[in-house]
Amino acid sequence: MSFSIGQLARSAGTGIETIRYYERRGLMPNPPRAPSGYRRYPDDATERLLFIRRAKHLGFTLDEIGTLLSLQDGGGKAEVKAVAQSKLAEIDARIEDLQRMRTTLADLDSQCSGRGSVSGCPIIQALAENDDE
Amino acid sequence: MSFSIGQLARSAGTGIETIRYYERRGLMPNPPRAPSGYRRYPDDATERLLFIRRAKHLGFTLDEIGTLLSLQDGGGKAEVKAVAQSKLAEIDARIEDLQRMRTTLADLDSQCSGRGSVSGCPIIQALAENDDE
DNA sequence: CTTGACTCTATACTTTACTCAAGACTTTAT
DNA sequence: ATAAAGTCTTGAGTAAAGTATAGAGTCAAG
Repeated sequence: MSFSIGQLARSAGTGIETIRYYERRGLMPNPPRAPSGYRRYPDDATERLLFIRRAKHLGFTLDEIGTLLSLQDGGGKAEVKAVAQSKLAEIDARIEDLQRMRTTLADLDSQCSGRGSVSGCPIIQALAENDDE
Repeated sequence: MSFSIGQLARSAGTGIETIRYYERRGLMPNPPRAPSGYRRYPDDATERLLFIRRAKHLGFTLDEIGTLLSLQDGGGKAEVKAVAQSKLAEIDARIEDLQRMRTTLADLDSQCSGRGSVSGCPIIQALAENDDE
C-alpha cells in the first residue's frame, strides 16, 4: 500500500505544500514516484510527519528536528539529550524574558485608572520617560 | 540645534537604517530637510526613538507602538490600557505555552540516561510514538 | 470521453523588523 | 583642494516556516 501526497497530508493533518516543503528541507525523504511523476509514500511516512509535528509542538525548529531525525537512526542518547537540554535552556531564557515584560506591564496596567485623557497615564509616561538606560 | 540622522542614531543607540525604516513605517515623522536633502531632526526626535525602544522592550510590535504613539498625543487612558492588557494577555498565553513545553521536555530529559545508543531513548520514543493525538 | 479532483514544478508572497548594497551627491577635516 | 566620512534613494536580502499561484499534466467516476 502506498499513499498519494494528499492522502498522506490528510492522515497526518498537514497541508500538501508543507510536505513538499519538508522534502525540500530534507526532513522528509524523496519518495519513489509513480510513472506519472506522482509521489508514492510508504506507510511509515505518516510516522515521520507526526514525529515532526510532535517535535515542533515541543518548540524545536525544523533544523533541530532534522538533527533529531538523523539521531533517531544511529545516534547516541548523549546527542539527543544535548539537543533537548539546549532547547530547554532556550525556553527558560524566553520564559524569563516574558516574565520580566509581564511584571513591568502588569505593574503599569494596575497603576492606570483607565479613565480620562492620556495625560498622566502611567503607561505612556513610563514609555516616554528618560530615566532607565 | 538639529541633528543629522547619524547623530540621532548615535544619541538613541539605533542604526541609521532603522530610523529611515521607522520613518517609512510611519513611526517617526518625516523630518524637515536641509537644502541638500539631508534630514534635520529636532531635539525631541531622540525621545521618540527611545519611546519606541522601551515599548519594544516590553514586547509591543511596531504596529502597536504606532498606536501607542498616536494615543500619546490625544488618546484616552482607556485605549492605552486596552493595548496594554491585550499585550499582557498575549504574553500570558505565550508563557503558558512555553511552560507546557518546558515541563514535557524537562520530564523527558530527566528520564534519559544520556548514555549508550539511541535505542530506548525516552526523548526519541516520545516523539516517535503514536499515542497522543 | 469528459468533468472534476488531484498532482506536478517553479516561482513568488507572507510576517516582522530590520540590514545591506549600488551609485550619486554633500559635508567636514586637513 | 582633496580625501574621508556622511547621506540620499531605490531596491533587494535575511530569518522561519510555510502558503499561494500559474500553467500543465494525470487519475477516477459516470
